[in-house]
Amino acid sequence: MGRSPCCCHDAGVKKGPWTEEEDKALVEHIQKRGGNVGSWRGLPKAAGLNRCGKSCRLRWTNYLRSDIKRGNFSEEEERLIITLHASLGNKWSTIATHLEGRTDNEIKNYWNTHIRKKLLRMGVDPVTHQQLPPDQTNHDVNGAAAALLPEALLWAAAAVSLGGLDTGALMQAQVLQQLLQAIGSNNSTTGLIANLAAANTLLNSSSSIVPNQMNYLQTGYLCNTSNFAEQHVVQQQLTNDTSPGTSTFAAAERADQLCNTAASYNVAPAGDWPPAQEFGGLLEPMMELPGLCSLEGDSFWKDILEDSYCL
DNA sequence: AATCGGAGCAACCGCTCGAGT
DNA sequence: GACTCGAGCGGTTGCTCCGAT
Repeated sequence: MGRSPCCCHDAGVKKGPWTEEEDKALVEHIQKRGGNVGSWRGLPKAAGLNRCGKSCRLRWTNYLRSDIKRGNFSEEEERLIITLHASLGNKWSTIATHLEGRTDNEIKNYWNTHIRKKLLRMGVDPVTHQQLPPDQTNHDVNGAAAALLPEALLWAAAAVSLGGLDTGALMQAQVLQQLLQAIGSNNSTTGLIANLAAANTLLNSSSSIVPNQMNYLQTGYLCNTSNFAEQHVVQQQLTNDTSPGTSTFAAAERADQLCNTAASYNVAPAGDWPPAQEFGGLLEPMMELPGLCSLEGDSFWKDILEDSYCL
């Protein structure tokens, strides 16, 4: 013989928002038992509540428990959720076990109302964490993002330059050129994506010789990596490879800021971008970096940058 | 001041899985 | 082994709040 049916379908069982009295009765009952709930099914009767056991469990686990953290999600928590979601999918309860004081329901709501939209704005599929195809990407024109990207690239280039040009310089230049062509291109979005894809291919084929700083272009720039969740890992790698106070770090950090800001905007098709700032004007603040010689003195870099910029 | 629409969130619904009979 | 139920989980709904018009 099986068990008796659940109370959830009983007529007269109260539904809807909980009152203060009900909350109090539930908390007092559970505290009286030393936090040991026992059977949720039998709880409502024992606690004097006209509620379904299921409803009581939900109210307790999602709202009344003392260890629940309140308030906004921190950046760190948001990052963790994205990373975990990339590997676990919609396993909200499993994700919740990695965030102290957060419930699965809260994380699920936060994902659906904040993170999901944010990823879509950035052209990232929130389900697969892959870059969305061009025709599904949000193409709202946003001049601010366009204005930031060239400068971000130059700062990133400065970081690369300061990190050393001994090996893979040619490869770096090619990648950079692809990226700058992507930005400067007056073609359709398809052209932009094609250029970025070419840059990606170069990066992927040259991981052994291109310095970590070069990954930077890939990680922050337009969120063009195949997996969004991996980006912060590489960014941290970059941060670990440099120290605060060094010129490389300063350049990389500036590029980071700009890329992050740009990535938070909707990226417009290249044809809609406003005229770019003068190359010289962008280059000027980088000349202040101690130890930077390549961008200024090395015509190799300067030529590439200028040529690409004029495309 | 009133109305409308969107965002955020608490709560419900329905399904799955494991355990009891 | 078959059946039934409880607990837990993810998806969805509907209420409330708030800003825009």
